Amino acid sequence: MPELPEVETIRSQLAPALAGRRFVAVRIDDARLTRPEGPAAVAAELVDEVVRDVRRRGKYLIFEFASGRHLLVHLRMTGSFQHPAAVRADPHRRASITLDDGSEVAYRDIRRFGTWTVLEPGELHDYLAARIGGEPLERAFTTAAFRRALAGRRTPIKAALLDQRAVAGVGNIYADEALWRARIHPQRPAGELDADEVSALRRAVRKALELGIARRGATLRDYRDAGGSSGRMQLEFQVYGREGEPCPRCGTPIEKIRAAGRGTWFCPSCQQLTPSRSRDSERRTGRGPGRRAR
DNA sequence: AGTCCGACCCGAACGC
DNA sequence: TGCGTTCGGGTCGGAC
Repeated sequence: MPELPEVETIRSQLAPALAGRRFVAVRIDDARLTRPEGPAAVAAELVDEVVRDVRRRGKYLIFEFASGRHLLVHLRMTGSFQHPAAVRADPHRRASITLDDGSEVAYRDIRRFGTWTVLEPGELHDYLAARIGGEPLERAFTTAAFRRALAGRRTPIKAALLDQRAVAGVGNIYADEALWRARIHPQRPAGELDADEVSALRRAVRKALELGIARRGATLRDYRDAGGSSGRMQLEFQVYGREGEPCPRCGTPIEKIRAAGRGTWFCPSCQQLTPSRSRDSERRTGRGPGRRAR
């Protein structure tokens, strides 16, 4: 599922290929993509726009035009771009853009959750501010800022991580990976994390996302980058999808629960709900929380 | 105000 | 084999 690392991977491919290019033709075949606007109207609006840059905020891909307008694309579950696009028919292709160098940019989306939104000059900032919080890889994402975002919240930390207003770009996969790195139980109330835990979680979120970017995203089923390649991050997941397998840190079998309505994987030994020396899991294994090598 | 949950989709995996 | 059912995932809007 495209989360921040997957979107960033696509952005990094599209930006150099599209910067300076003009959209000479735009075709949108799925009304869901642009609603409530009509697909033909949105396609017409995009013709003749010249790309200044392709940016990213959270999980949004942002095509910035010389006119000052922006096209915001959210890939949701299964959206993806290809450039240069293959000629062969693709039943899941929902839109295509012809550039002034003759190449095609294709948008495909199996489940059709993705969205395209055109914003007029000056609208971008408020649009994003209403929906997402800070960028986790920027300097402004400090422990103090993260603490403020979590303060007073009784919702489980897993839910808070998935809430894009607390921190932008983290989805189900990287949330589990980050919580494991920080040794924090997914159901801990967000506002009850102490300063050291928030600091550890901040570092863990960054590490998980940076590793995801370095591996060019994670491909579980559908994700491909703009060149059609799979990511490699799925080969290095520590907990996500690994129910019953040994924790890479302490060997305790990974457990799967439901948290924030999502499948959630964690190590019951390294990530304890109520830190204590006499937990059942410790008595069973004779281990303290997470110190042993694999 | 904060939190929860269903709706939106569709392919894959599962159960019988 | 084939059919029906369940699941998952990000975000929004409505309900509590």
